[in-house]
Amino acid sequence: MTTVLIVDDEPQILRALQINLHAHGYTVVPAANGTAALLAAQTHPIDVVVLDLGLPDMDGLEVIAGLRGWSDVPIIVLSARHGSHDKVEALDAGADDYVTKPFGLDELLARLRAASRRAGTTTAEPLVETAEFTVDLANKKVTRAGEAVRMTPTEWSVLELLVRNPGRLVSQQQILSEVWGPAYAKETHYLRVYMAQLRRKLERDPANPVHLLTEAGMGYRFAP
Amino acid sequence: MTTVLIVDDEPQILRALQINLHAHGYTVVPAANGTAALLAAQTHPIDVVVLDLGLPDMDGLEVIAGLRGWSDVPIIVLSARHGSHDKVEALDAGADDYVTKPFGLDELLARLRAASRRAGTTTAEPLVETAEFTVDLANKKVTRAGEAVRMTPTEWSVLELLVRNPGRLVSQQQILSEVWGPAYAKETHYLRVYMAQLRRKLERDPANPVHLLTEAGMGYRFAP
DNA sequence: AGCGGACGTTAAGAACCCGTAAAAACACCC
DNA sequence: GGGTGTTTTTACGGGTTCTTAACGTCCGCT
Repeated sequence: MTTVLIVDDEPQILRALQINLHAHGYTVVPAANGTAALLAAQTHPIDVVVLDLGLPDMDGLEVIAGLRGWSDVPIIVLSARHGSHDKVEALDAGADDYVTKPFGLDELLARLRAASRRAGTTTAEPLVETAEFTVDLANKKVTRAGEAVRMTPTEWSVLELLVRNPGRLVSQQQILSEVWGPAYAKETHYLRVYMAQLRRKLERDPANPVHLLTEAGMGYRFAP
Repeated sequence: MTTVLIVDDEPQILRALQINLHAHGYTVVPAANGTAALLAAQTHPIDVVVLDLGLPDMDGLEVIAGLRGWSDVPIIVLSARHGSHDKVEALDAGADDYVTKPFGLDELLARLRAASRRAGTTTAEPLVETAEFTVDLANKKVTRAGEAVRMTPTEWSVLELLVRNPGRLVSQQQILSEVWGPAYAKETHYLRVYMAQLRRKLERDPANPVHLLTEAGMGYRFAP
């Protein structure tokens, strides 16, 4: 099952695409503006993005950049402009394909197939691996020695943040304010509890972690 | 390198932010009033704007409107008011984020990062290298001969400050007030202890440093 | 040479931070 | 409303880091 994120500010088009794509076997996640699109891309496992460049809240190119910051998901751009300049800009920004309005549904379906074929059914997903466990960011799944490891929502949020910044030191305040909210930036205590839980679930020797490292007084670091 | 336009009419705050943000790797363009801000935004390439609403010459909302007329640059608003009405007004006018005074530097830094991330301005932090060791500013990592070198928070703060000003002389007062706080500007003793530790960890011959140099009576200098 | 000031080195106690486990509070689902 | 799973508290032992102090060295000055 392929999931498509559709971003368009015109409700009729959004709805039309939603119905038609669903009829052709796609799961559809709709978004009416750039902010919602970026949010949806982080909360749903998306396989392809269909993006209208004319959005009310932010430039379409910014949406592309925002997605490309962490994901290699294929992006198909829709635009009313015929100019080749816009096309070049969008592709440079990281889009994979470009469709000019008006377009036929057949054309879009063909390009969707092409995009997901190019990406491979299970390849382009961000999958982070270590010697001990693997983290599937798209599907929010963690496996260890072939077995799926259950994560609570908070555990996943912390793990995801660390894994999305491999090798980088993530400060305690950053983790706390991203996971619990800015008001909790001082509750460093929570971190100790959850890091212990994560290590118990993921590390071979929880007392001597290899992948989830502590930098005393500064923060934590994920080592692939 | 990210360039931040700071707009505030209080000279102390302006200066404090200037120093602190510069120490954290931002290029700062200061402006003391709305007119100067709009002018500066047109003459410099700005990546993020930090705007105090209480300005002498014009309403902060007008500054937002003036910027939004031609630019999509992220705007972070500072305000002493806690009322949600002002907040809504500022965000409606086109601001991206809102910080209530008094605020911590950490919070502002986090919001700056978030703003530039949202805008897609991927701040590629530099990797500073010397013949003996390399400092990875983005990942807060120091390596020497392929091996990672552990740094304590204070050690890192001092090292980061020096490395961000390569070849430049950094005065003892500046280091002390940035790392320990303004109240410690006279405790030159701490510096001797920490410079010794840094040299022991990073210099081939700690007694004859090549990269972490002392300028007697003035301060310290990092030589790449 | 002797002296004073600034810097370097080292060590040790105090203060702070981290890991762990288990209990209490809470949320959610039937 | 009871039961399950999750989050938040609480407590404490053990480790790391910060601060302070004492002593050694270098250099310029008288």
